[in-house]
Amino acid sequence: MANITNIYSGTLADIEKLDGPLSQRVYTALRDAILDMKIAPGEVLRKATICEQFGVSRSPVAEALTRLSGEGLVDVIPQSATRVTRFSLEEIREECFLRDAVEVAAVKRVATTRTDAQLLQLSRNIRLQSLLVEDKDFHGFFEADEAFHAMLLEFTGFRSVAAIAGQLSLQLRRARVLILPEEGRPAETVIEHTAVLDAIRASDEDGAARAMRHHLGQLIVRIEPLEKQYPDFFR
Amino acid sequence: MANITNIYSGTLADIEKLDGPLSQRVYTALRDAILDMKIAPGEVLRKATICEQFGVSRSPVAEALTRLSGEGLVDVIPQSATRVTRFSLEEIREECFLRDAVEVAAVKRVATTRTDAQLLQLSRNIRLQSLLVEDKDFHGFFEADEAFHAMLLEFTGFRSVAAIAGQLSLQLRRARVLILPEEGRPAETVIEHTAVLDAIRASDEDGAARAMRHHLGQLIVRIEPLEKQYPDFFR
DNA sequence: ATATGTCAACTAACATGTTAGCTGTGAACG
DNA sequence: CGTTCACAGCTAACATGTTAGTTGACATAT
Repeated sequence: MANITNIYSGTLADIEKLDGPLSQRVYTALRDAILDMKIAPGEVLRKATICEQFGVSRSPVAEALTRLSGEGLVDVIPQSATRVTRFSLEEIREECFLRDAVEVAAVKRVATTRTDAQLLQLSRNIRLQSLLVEDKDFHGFFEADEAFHAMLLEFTGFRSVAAIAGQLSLQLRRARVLILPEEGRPAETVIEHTAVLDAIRASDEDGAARAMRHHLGQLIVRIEPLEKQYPDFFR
Repeated sequence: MANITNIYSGTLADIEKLDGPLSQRVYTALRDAILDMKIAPGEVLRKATICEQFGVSRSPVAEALTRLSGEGLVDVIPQSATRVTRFSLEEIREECFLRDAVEVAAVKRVATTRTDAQLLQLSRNIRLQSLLVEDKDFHGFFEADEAFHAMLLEFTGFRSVAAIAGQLSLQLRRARVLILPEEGRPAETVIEHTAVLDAIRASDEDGAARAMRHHLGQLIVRIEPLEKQYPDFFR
């Protein structure tokens, strides 16, 4: 590793705008920055620097970093440094496997239990996706995409399964930011989402599973080339 | 809430025996105690008390509790108290859903990729289970049971999928301690495990999936009556 | 020139002092 | 007798002082 480790100097969200305990605000601000790739993988996070930037003491920062470490978003090197975790293709493949397992199971269930109201909500979301793609609003599209998957998980009837499932593909979520601007991919995504919805509408359990599996399978194909494109982000 | 909150006074593991940072040791000791139901659900954990018991200051204890909170093993009531999370059937059903999704996917994969060495390891484990059931060594059986499932997850070829998957069914693991001594259940469990292994040995993907689904389905059936048996442990 | 040992500087980890928010008790009041 | 409101006591949350481990630079020896 020849190059000097760069030190974070970007813009963090203003924690004044959030509420709740300080540690929670610091956690949220850092988490969002990491997930949105505002802080690059491998970048060093210094407690003292973060304290200054937020104007808080070390305790809430320490707690925030502990939580981020638990989620695998930062690597703590004991007594030495804390840095934003680099991607690992091995780890991302694992997350893809888990995500596939969970979301395919979810979509199979939803295909048999879905209500008209849920179908409407899903189709509305997909129409929104189309509009956002036309407008080339990639950030908005990303959010609508996430909402589509979250809806499917919620419609399993398990209230918080979306939250838990979201936690186990955090690296994936982060990597997706990198492939977002890829030419034509958003439009393809909408088509794949539509295929999933059509199968659910037809109560076609296996068709929905196939459509979702195909859709999720596209992700790892797009992510793998990133290792060569952004070697610094991988380990 | 009429009854007085009981205060923990049981035996915790000696953190001297562990190594690594203090916070890590405290975390491990508390986690093990909670998972083994040595500390009852709903019981209050006082920082000051824990500090005395381990002979450490509040910092490592705070960090340990933060991590446990992130895993959902303790509930922190802001500015008030921290208590061991009570069970929620809703939440346990969610964990069953997720566990089923992941382990069924794993077993399907393993059925097509398994090596002779892996088959041997699995069958050895099942024979061990039989012996432990005969000896009525329930604790030993519990560990062998966990090892069986962990092996299947590892044999997917995803090195740490077992660790991640284990994290999302922590409440389940804890509840299983309660149903462990149920008459005849361990013997049934061995039979179900054997069915899974037989299907894997036959490279019968769907059969393995069915066997695993049936096996995991037994769990929620056993857990549901616990709400009446141990009302204090549920919320 | 290279390998190695020493040391200074920096960092997280830990200890402890201080603040603020919740909770239950009891007094004042309707 | 019931309701509300103030206050005391307790807790987690936060701030800050202290310790100890790691790292990398530099000098020294081979």
